[in-house]
Formats: sequence, structure tokens, C-alpha cells
Amino acid sequence: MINARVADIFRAIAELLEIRGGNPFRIRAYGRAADRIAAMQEDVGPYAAQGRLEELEGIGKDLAAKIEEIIATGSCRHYEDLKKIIPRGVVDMLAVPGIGPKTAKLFYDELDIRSVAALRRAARRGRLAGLPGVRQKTVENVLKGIELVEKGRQRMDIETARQVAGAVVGELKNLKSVKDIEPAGSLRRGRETVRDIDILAASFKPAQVMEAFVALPFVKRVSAHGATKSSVLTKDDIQVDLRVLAPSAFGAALLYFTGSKDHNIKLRQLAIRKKLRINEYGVFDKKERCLASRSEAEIYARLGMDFIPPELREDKGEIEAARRHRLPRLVTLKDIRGDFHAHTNYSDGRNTPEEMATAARRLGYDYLCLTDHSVSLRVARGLDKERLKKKRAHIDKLNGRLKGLRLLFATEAEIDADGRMDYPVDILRTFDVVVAAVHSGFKQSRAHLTRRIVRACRNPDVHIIAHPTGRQWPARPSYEVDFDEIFKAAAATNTALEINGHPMRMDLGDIPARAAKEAGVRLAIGTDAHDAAHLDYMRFGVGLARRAWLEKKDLLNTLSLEKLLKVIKK
DNA sequence: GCCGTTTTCGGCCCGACTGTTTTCAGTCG
Repeated sequence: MINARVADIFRAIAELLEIRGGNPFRIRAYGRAADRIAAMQEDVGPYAAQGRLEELEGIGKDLAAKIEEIIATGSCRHYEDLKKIIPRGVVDMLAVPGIGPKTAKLFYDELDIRSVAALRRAARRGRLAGLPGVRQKTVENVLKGIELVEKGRQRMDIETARQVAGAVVGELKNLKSVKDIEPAGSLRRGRETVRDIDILAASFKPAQVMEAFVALPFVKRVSAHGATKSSVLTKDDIQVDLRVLAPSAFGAALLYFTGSKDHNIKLRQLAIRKKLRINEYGVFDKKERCLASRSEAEIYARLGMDFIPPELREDKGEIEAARRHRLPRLVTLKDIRGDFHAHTNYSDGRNTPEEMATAARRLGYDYLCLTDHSVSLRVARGLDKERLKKKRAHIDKLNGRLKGLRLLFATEAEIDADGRMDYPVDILRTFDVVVAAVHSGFKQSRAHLTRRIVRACRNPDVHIIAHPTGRQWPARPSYEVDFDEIFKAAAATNTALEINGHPMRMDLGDIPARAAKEAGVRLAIGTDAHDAAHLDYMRFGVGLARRAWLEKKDLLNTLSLEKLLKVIKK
């Protein structure tokens, strides 16, 4: 996709300009444009063809011309010229924590270091010490940083992040000096994956909290330890940042520490236009009087806008919507009446239908789809005709006993290499709900995969398409599909697309899910539970749905059983 | 390089921590 190419080049230009020491605002313009284009659901191609590139935020005359040049030639002059001046390896050094553009340039200019490997050799041989501003400590940090970057500190799934954050909060919340403590950052925003854990605490005695934090049993290394802010690396190489502020500033600090960065910048710019200043301590006027600080709601109100839920804080139109009082009424966990994707021990799940039912009742559900795998997925003990009969009888019997919860006889059926279902029509029609999924042929072309899924949508017996892009964290990336085609087919055939809330999947992602809604497609959250405890992953599915601006009416999960059974018939 | 309910020029978010300094630049989020 051309967007990725454009974004990569703009990001590279930003890095190269940083090292050269260009105008920081110009550098940021490239960086912002890169982020903006990477996050777009639509292709920039048509915008260029219609001369509408400058309508995009952050794209002016100059960048529009560069985008056109990249579309036409695959690259742009400016980028090619910069690459000749600064070797690739110098840019790679920026990935080392602690090394920024100035330091990378220093090493390159003074010692002609052109790669991370060369940097390590130079550090070990003692060639770095003695450079301006470099002494022993800096050399040590460079070596530690390289070690870290080579271990590949990658993003973690949201469940892992929640557990790590929970462990830290659990240890610190019992301290007398901690008045309040809450995870912030991308975890609070419900992002699909998380890089660092950010935690915010309110206390009158920040030093005590800092001491307790860096002394936690699972801390391997302390990378920063100040009066109100510390960073540590856990034994699993996960970075955790803790910031401590006075309770009176908790709202302002939570807002700041939750981000996103782009959201914060936009808010602060807005404040400047109102002759105000925002920082983590509050909203201040020109005379340094604090106008709001205790709660996030108070701060948004002071800026003349509605409260923005954390999941929306990505600078994707939420600030404008909040000012016009047009934010969506986001779906909540309480609105959810059932789960569309759960496995039992009939196929590859760990628990019996009874155990799954008990867990679903605990969550207060009206219904639960037991979507065991279909016949052709042998590795997952997919069900043949005989075992389907047994399962059907089993579920009917259970439903006779259960009060308040209905187990739906369902399947996660295979979409074959040509887009057909692996069960024949007479079997498909026996299910209450048919969830169709691609589990094979990931390497087919984008066009072929799109055709398969479109064909599944058009199948009158298919109700939901599971995990539409097939990604699995961390090993398997999404396969490429033409979302426009799939959304068109899904909307036209009343087929729902799944938001798979399993932390290893989180698929559809927030951006395509929002685009699906805008294309008139209904969505259905499924947890893909293979264990009764996994039904709790609904929280992640709902978080994702909220990030996609979804309201109650956009999801099948919010329908009563009666309505659901009516709506789902095609 | 972008952008305008003060502006087509002159701004551009804001502060903590580190390591090296002795008042601050660089990095990070």
C-alpha cells in the first residue's frame, strides 16, 4: 500500500533531518505527516489523483508534491539526497535508548561510526570516552542501550500489560503514602498492543513511593530514579514508568500521562488559543492561577468541551467532536448481553459446555455462542456430523435446565481456499449462528483473500466473519485484504464482522473497525475463548470497539436474544 | 513545513531526569 511507503519515507526524512540538525518544527511536520498517513484507512492515491491531498491535516503544498512524487516514482528527490549524506547505520543508532540525533551525529562526525555494531566496538575499546560530554557513565549507558535494542524490546499484548500493571499497582496501593494509583498510557487507552507500562500515583510523599517502586521484587534494573518520576525494567524486560504527583493534580496528571501524545499536543494548542497553558499540574491562566486540576472532566470542561473517554484520545477527530458536543455514546461492558465466539472441549477448548455456561452466567450474559471448529480443521479436533449431533443434544439438554442463559449451537466454520464453507448447506442450516473464518492460505494474494471473504459474506448461511485479517500477536501479521470490497459485501448481505477481543488477535483493529461502521457494517465482539476464564477478554473487545467509536447500536452483542435471532437470519 | 475566531508571518506542548557540567544540553514521553 502506498500509504506505508509514503509514511516510511517521511519518517526517514524526519530522522535524517534530526541528525543533520534541521529546524525542529519542520522535522515534526514530517513526523506528524508520516503518522497521519500511516493511520489512514483510505489510500492516499485517490486524494492525489483528485488534487485533494492538501485537505489532509498536516499536508501542505510541499508535502503534497512529495506524496505525488512518491506515487509516481516510488521515492522522492529530497529523501534520496539526504540518504547520500547520512549512512543508514547512523539512523539505526537512534533506536538505541539514550542515543538521540545529537549523540548519533557526534559519534559519526568525530569517530566516523556508521553502525550500531561499530558503536559497540568503539565503546568497548574506550574510544567514546573523552568526546565532548561523554564520560564513563555515558559509555556504560550506550552499551546497556545496545544490549536492550538487540533483545528487541517489542510491544506486548494487552493482557500481559494489564498483568504487569496490576502487579505494580497491587504492590504500591497498600502503601500509606499512596492516595490513588492508576495505570495510564496506551494501556488505559485500550490499545491493541502496549510498549511501556505507565502508572500514575497520587501522594504527598513522592519520595517514599519512588523508593518502594524501584525496590519492587520483579525490578531488574532502574533506568531513572528521580523525585517524582522513575523508570524500571522488569525481569521480563518490560519498562514500567511511575510518576507521582499531589492528589490535587491527579486529574491533570492522569490526562497528561494517558496521552496520546498527539491528543495532548492538540489540547495544549487549543489552550494556548484561549490564553491558557496546560501541563501535568493543571490548567493555568496568564497570571499562573490554576483553573482546573483535580479531575479530567474538570479540565475538559474548562476548555469548553465534553469529557473524552481515554479510548478516543488519539487526535482522530475526538477533540473537534467534543467541542461540538458530538462525541459518540460509546458502548460499555454493561451493554454486552452475549459473546459470539467461544470454544468447548468438543473441539480445542479446555472446558465443557457446562463450565462455559457457568462462566457466562457469572458475566450476566443472556446468550453464549459455542463456536467449536468445523470438520476440516483437524488439528483443532473439528466436529464431524456424528459429534455435531452429540453436541447438539448436549446443548439442548443444558438449555432445558439453564435459567436466564441460552447456549447457542454455533460453529467457527472454515472458509476454504475458494471461499466455500466446509460444511454442506444442510448441516450449516442446523446452527443457530455460523461464524466463518479463514485459517489457511494466508499467503494467497490480496485479491484472492478478498474474494474468499466476500464469497463467505454472500453465503446466506454465514452470519459473522471471524478475525477478518487473521493476525496473531506476535508472530503472524495481518494478511492483506481490500477492506472496501469486504465492507461493501458485508453491508449488502447483512453479515457482521467480528471484533475478536482475544489479546493475541484484537482483530478487526480499531481503524478498520471504525471504517466498517462508517460503511454501514454491523460488528460482533467475540472473545475466541478457549478457556472459561477467557470470556473476560470481552473487556478488550469492548475497549477495541470503543476505540473504533462504536455505539450500542453498532454491535450485535447488545441485542436481546429474541432480537438477535430475528436480525441474524438473512 | 504547516497553519490562522488575534496572524499569510511568526509562531509551533511541556516538563522530568541524566550526565556532564557549575547552568545546561540532550533525551524521553
